[in-house]
Amino acid sequence: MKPYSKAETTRMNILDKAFELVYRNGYRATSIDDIIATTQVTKGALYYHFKNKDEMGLAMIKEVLHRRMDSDTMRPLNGAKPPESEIYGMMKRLLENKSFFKIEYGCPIVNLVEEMAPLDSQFARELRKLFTGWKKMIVDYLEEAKNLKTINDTVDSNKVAIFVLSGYSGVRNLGKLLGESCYRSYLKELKNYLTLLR
Amino acid sequence: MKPYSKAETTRMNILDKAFELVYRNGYRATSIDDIIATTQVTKGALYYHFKNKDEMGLAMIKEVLHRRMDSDTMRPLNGAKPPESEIYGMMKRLLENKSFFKIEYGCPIVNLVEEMAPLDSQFARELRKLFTGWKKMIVDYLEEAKNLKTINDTVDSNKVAIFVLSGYSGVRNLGKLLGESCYRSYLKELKNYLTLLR
DNA sequence: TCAAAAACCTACTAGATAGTATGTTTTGCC
DNA sequence: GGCAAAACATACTATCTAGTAGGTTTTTGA
Repeated sequence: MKPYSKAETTRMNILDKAFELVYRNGYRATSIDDIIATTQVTKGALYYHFKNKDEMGLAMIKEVLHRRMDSDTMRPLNGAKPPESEIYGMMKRLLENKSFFKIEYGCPIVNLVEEMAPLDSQFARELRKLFTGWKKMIVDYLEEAKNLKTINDTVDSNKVAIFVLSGYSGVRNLGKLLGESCYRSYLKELKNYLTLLR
Repeated sequence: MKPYSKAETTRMNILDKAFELVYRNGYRATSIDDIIATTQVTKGALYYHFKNKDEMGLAMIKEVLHRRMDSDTMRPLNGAKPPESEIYGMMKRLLENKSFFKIEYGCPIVNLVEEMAPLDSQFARELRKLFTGWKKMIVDYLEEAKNLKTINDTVDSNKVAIFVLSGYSGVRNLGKLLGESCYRSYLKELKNYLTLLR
C-alpha cells in the first residue's frame, strides 16, 4: 500500500484532532481556532481542505467515526451462539473499551445524535447511516439465530434491536451522571433480558 | 394564595422562555441575547435577577425542570399492580406526551445531561438529583411489589431501575434519528422485558 | 529543470457573545 | 405623598467566532 501524501496526512490530522475535541466539548462548542491550535495547522490549510466547518464535521463523521465504529463494534455476530454471549459480549466490549471512550464523555455517536440530529439534516443523515448499519448487524444476527433455533422464532428482531440500542445509548448518557457503576448494573440486567429471547 | 409580584413574573418568564430555547438548541447555543429577544425583558433586568448565565441555567433546572418532571412522571406507582402496567404506563405517558415534548428535540433532562454533565459539576449535581429522585420512585415501587408478591423477590430493584432509565434515555436519543416508530418498538419490547420480573 | 497546480500561511473582517457601567422608573411602606 | 430600595433600561466593551483575501511555499509531472 502506498504511503500517505503530506496533504493527506494534514487532512487526517485535522479530522482526528477535531474528533477528539468534538467528543469532549460538542460540535458547536469546538471552534475552528481550537482545532488549528491543537493541530498546529494554519487556518489557510484547514480551509483549503474543507469548504467550511460543517463540511469538515461531516467528513469527520464519515471518516473518523465510521472507522472507529467498524473496528469496535462491527465484528459479525455468530447466530449459533446465544444472545447472552453475542449481543452481551458486544456491549461489554464497547462499554469496557477505555482507550477510545471516556465514561464522562459518553459515546461520540450518541453525543452527536443528541446535539446535531435535530439541527442539521445532513448530520442526521450520516449518523442515521451509522446507526442503521449497526442495527442491521443485530437484526441479521437475530434472524440467523432464529433459523438455527438458537432463539425463539417469535422474537421480533427489529424491536429487539431497537430496544438493545436504546439501552446502549441511554446507559452512555446515565454514565455521565452516575459513573461506571451503572454500566455494570446495565450489563447485568441486559443479560437477564437477553435470556428471554431463548 | 397570594398573586405573583411583577418581579416574580419577570423571573419566571425568563426561566420559562430560556427553558424552551435550551430545550430546542442546547444550553451553550442559547445566548442571553436570544433569551431577552423572546422574553422582551431587557439585559439589565435579566442580570438583575441572575448573577450570570450559569446561575440562570441552574435556576432553570431547579425550578422549571423539576416542576415539569414532577407533574409528568412523579405520580407514585402502585406496588399491587404489575410492572407491565405501572412502569410501562409511566413510560408510555412520557413518550406520548406531545405537548411538552417534541420527538425531534428529545427529552430536556437527557439533553442537558448529555451536554452539561461532563462540563460543569454544578449542572451535574442538579441533574443527578432529578435522576436519582426518579430512580428512587422506581426502586420503591419494585420493593413494594416484591413485598406484595406482585413480582419475583429475586429481582434486583436497583439494576432494573438503571436498566429501565437507560432504555428511556436511549430511546429519546434514537427518536431524534429514527422518528416516532422507534418509540413504539421500544415500548413493545419494554413490556416484554417487564413480564420477566413476575 | 521548470512551470503549473496543489498546499499552505498571515492578517484581516463582520458579526456574535457574556457581561458591565451608569443611568431611570416602579414598588412597597410609613 | 414621599422616599428608599427594588426593578428595570440603554449603551457600551473585550473577546471570540467563522470565514476570506491575497499572498508564499511545496509538490508534481513532462
